[in-house]
Amino acid sequence: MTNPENPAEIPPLYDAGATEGALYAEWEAAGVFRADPARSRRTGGDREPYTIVIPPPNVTGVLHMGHGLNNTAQDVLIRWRRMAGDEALWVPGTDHAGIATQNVVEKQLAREGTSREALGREAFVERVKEHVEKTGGVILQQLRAIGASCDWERTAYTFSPELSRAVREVFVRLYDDGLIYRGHRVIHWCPRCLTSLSDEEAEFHDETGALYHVAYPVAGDPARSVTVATTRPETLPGDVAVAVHPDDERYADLVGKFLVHPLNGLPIPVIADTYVDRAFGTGALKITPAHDANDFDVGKRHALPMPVILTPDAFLKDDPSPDGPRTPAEFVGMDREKGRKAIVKLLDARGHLVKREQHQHAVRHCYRCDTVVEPRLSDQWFVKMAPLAAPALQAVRDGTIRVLPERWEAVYVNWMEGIRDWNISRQIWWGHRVPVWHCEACGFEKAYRDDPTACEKCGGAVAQETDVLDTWFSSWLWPFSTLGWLAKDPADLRAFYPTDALVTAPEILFFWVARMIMAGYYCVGRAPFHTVYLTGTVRDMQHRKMSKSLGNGIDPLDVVATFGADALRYTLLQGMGLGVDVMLDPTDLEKSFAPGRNFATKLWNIGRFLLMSVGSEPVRAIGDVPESSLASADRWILNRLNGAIGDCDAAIGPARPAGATWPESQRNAGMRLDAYAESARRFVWNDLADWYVEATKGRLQQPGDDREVARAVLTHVFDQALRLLHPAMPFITESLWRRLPTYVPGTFLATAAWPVATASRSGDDAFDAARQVITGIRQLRSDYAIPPGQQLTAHVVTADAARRALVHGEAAFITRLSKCTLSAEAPPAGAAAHAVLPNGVELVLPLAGLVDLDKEIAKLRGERENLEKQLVALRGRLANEKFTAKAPAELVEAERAKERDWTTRRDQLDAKVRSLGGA
RNA sequence: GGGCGAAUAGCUCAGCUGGUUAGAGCACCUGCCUUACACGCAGGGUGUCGGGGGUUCGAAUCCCUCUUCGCCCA
Repeated sequence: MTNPENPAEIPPLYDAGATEGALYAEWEAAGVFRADPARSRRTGGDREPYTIVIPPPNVTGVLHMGHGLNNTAQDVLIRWRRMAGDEALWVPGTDHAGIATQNVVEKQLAREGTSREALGREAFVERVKEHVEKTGGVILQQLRAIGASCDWERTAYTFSPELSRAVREVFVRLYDDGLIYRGHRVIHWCPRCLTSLSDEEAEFHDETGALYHVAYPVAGDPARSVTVATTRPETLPGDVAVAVHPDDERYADLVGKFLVHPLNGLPIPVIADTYVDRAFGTGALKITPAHDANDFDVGKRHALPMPVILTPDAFLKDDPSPDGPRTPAEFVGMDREKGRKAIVKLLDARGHLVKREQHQHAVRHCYRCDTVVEPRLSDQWFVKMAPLAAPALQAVRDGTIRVLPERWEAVYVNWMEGIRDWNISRQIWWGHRVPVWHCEACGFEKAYRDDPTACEKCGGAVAQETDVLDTWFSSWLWPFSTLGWLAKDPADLRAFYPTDALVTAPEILFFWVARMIMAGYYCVGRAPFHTVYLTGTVRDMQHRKMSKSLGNGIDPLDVVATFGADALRYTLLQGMGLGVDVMLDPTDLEKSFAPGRNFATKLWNIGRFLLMSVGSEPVRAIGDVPESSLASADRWILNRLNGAIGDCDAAIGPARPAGATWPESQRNAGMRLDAYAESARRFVWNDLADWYVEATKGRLQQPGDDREVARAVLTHVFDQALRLLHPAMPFITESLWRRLPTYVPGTFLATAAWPVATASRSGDDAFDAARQVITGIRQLRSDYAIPPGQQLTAHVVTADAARRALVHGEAAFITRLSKCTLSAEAPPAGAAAHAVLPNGVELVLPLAGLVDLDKEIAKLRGERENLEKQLVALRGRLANEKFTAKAPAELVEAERAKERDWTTRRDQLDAKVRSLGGA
C-alpha cells in the first residue's frame, strides 16, 4: 500500500476541492477551534484569552464578498493568536434581521395569496420561525468553505431563548432606570415596510427634485399673499401655519395675521420662529407638524394642531379641523406621487403656483427597501442615549478602545457628541416584542421580566405593547449575550469578556459598534473590546460597491470552487490595506484572483519540490545541528526567516495593549494584514524558493554531513514558513505541513506554535556576495543579449583577498545559477563586459565580438555620472556648516560613510572607464 | 450647511514623529518551455510626490492657500 503522505506521491497539482472539505472536517472533529474557558488566564488557566465575536450575518442571508473579506480578516487574527498560544475563541452566529426576514416571508405569503394580517400575529411568527429553521444559517455553512475557524459549538442567534432573555433584561433595566421612554414625535416611517426606522436606517440620497413656490393669500387682503417654497406640495393639506423669521422685515407686519390656505380655504396663522432660514426660498416656510421633524418642533413651540394627512402606506387622507376638511375630497386616496401632481396641477390652475425650480436635496430612503421615507407623527419607544454615550466616548478618547483606521475615531467622537435618542420601536411582528404591559382598567404601565397576568395595581386586565424592538437592540448586546451573560455561572463571560478585536464594515460603526460599546459599559461595566478594525469595501473596477441590485457581485463560493479558498483569502488579504477598498473585477475572476491563485500554486510547487528533495528519511532537528556545520546559505536563510518573522509580527500585532489602555505609540500599530501577507509571501517566494532552494540543489546530491545539514535547514525553514502562512492560507499549508518528514501524526499546523525569531547569525556574507555576483552576471547577460544557455567565464577582480575568497568559496553555486565559470586570473585584454558590484567586487566578462567598447564605456560613464550627481549633493550637504552643526550626529556620520562609499565606487568606475580607453 | 480625510508609477497603495540615490503588489516591456513551477524563470522603473506660496541647513513628509475627489453627519 502506498502512503498517501509519501513525499514521492505529492501530486503535481494542488487539488483544493479534494483537500479543503476533508481538512476542515478533520479540524472540526479534532476540536481544533474549540475554546475552553478553564484555560483562560482570567479563570485560573495559563493562556491569554483572545476573543472575536463575529458580526452576525442575517440568518436568511447568503455569503457575499463583503463577508469573504471580513471573515478572512477575522480568521487570520484568530488563527494567528491560536498558534501564538492564546486561548482563541471566535464566536459565530446570526441575527434574526427583523425587517429583512419579515419582508421575505411576507413576499412568500403574497405569492400564496394571503398576508400576515390574514394569518394573525402568532401564526405569522410561527411561519417565520419555520422559514428560518428551513433556510436559515446557510451562511454559517458557507463560512466553513472559506476556512473560518469558528467555535461552532458556541453558535449564537439573536432570537434564541438565551439571547432573547438578555434583550428583555436590558430593556427592563433601561426602563427602570428611566432611559427608555415612549415619545410622541415625528419619526422616519417606511410606507412599504410599514414600520418606523431609526435615524441610521433612514439613509440620505442626493436627488434632483423641485422647489415649488406657492402663494398663500392674506386673509381679508386678497391683493396680498405670502409665497412659501416647498419640496413637498402633497403635504399642503397638513399645513397649519406659515412661519417667518422674527427679524425678517419683509413679513414683520403679517405676523399674527392669517392666511387663506390655497387648497382648503382654512385660515392659518403667520407665526414668527427663529428656526426659519431667511435666505432659503422666500424666507417663508409652511409648517406641517405631523410630516416634518423640524415643523413638529415648531408646532410644539407654538401649540399648533398636528393633523396627519397621510395613511401609513402614504396615501392622502383627511384629518379635518373643527372648521372643515383639510384634504379636499378629490385628493383623498391618492398616493404621494399622484397627490403631488394633482395638487400642483390644481395650484397652478388656481394661480397659486408662483414658480417651480429645480432643486438638489438629500432625501431619506429606507435602508432595507430603498423606499422614500415618510416623516410621520407617532408614538414610539426611545432609548435616551446621552448617559449611555458618555463612557463610550471616554473609552475611545482615553485609548481603552482604538478604532482603525484612526480617522474613524474622529467620526465616532463627532457622532457621539451629537448623539440623538434611538428609536427602537418597529411596527412589525418578527422580533422581540416590547415587554411593556399596560392596564386596560387603570392605565398602569410597566416593563416586566416575566409576563404579568393581571395589573399589579388594580388587578385589571393587562395588554402587551404590540411593537417589536429594532434588531440592533439585540445585536448591541452581542459581545456578552453570546458569552452566557445571564447564566448562573457565566464561565465564558469571565474567561472571554472583554473580547479583543471587532472586525466590521464602517457602515455599521454607529448602528452597531458604538452601541455595543455603550451596552458593554451599561450592562457589564467594561468595554466589549479594545480594538475596532474597520475593513474596506469590496468594489468593482468602476469603484462601485458590489451589490445584488447592480449585479456586479462575485460569489465567494464560485471563487472557492474555481481557485480554492486559499486563493480567495490570499487575494483579499493582499488587497486589504488599512482602510483601503478592495477592487475586484466581477467579469474576470481569472484576473481578479490571479495573485492568490498564482501564489497558492507556487507554494504548492515549492513544497512539492522541497519535500521530494528532502525525502522521507529522518531529519535532524535544527537544534541538533552544530552551529559550525551551517553553511553560509543556511545562515543567510535562517537570518531571512528571522526577518520575516519580525515583519509578520510587526504587521499584525500587537494582539492587545499591555495595560488598560493603548499607549499613543501603539494606537495605530499592527492590523496591516496586507503587509503580513506580503512579508510571508516575500520570504517564501523571493528568499526561500528563488535563492535557498536553489542553493541546496547541489548539496543534496552528495551524501554526507552537509547534505544532512541542508535537509535539516530546509525542513525547518519550510516548516516555519508554513506556520507564518497558515493564518492566510490554512488549507494548503496544513496539507503540505503534514508531508514534512518531521510531521507527528495527529498534530495540526492549525495548533502548531507561531514562529519566534532567534538570534541572528553571522557568516551569511559569503552567500550574500554570491547573490550579488549572480545578479551582476545575469544583468550583464541581459544587457548584451547573451543566450541564457551560453557558458561564460567571469573574472572576479578585487584587491580584498578575503572578499575574493568569499566569492570563490561559493563558485559552484554561482556557476549553477549564472551558467558562468569564475576565474581569479586577471582578465585578458580585449572587449569585455564590466560590472562593479555594490560590495566593490568587479566582474569582467570577456565577450569578444559581443561587446561594443563604446557602448560599454557609455554605460559605465552613465552610471558614474549618476553617482557623481548624488555625490555632489551629498558633499554640498556635508560642506554646509549649518547641516553639520544642526543635524543629529549619527546622521552626519552616516552621510560621511556614504560619501566614502560613493567616492570609492565612483573612482572604481573612473578607473574602469580609463582602462577601456575612455577619457 | 457642519465635520473628517485623501491627492505619490498605467492601477491599488506604502512611505511613522522632516534627513532613503522616492518604494511594494498588480499591470507593462525584453529574453527564456533552465529536468518544482509558463499560475513560471531572468532582466527592466515607466514618477513635475495635484498647483502655488511659506517654515527649515534640509520638505513627498510640517504650515497656509487653491484645485479635485472621497467619507460621515444634518
